[in-house]
Amino acid sequence: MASELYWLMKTEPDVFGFEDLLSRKGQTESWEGVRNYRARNFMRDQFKLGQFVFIYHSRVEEPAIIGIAKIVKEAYPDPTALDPKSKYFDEKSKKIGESRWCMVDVKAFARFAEPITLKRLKADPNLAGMALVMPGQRLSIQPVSPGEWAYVCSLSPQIPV
DNA sequence: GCCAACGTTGGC
DNA sequence: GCCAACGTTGGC
Repeated sequence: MASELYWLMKTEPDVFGFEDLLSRKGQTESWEGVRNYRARNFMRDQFKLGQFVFIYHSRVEEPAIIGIAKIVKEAYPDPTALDPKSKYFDEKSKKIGESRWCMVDVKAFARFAEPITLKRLKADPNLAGMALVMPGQRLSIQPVSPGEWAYVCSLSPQIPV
């Protein structure tokens, strides 16, 4: 059951984008810096090895789903919460002596030949129920149903990375 | 445990 | 850069 779940993770390409993931050793990176409880709980409780994730670029001129990554390591503590030099430092984690936050490792899997823009997703009646297109939906990690996943994937060819 | 103030997100 | 939505914090 859990293995049929899909996800979407937002990122600001100015900070860390799909290109950065591709440039990493093994095209793998730990997804640090998530500081929202609902998003954390998704990662901690429901992210499983081998699941697929849409990588979405936000805060850019044309917000869009850029590519696909794969979960290669399940949730473990995010050490940046304990690092005072990190911009993800968390005072409360320091007080309790352990990170309140967690992260997973993702590996790039494919890019979409045509980025699937938010505009396009919003205009598509088949995706009217998708969390991403809901007004005011700001959660940085969202579940994607198998139907939504398959439909979005049908909108553009994938280029293996 | 309520809720006002404040901070952040993210599309536009 | 604006601002609406929503999450978090902290005083009471």
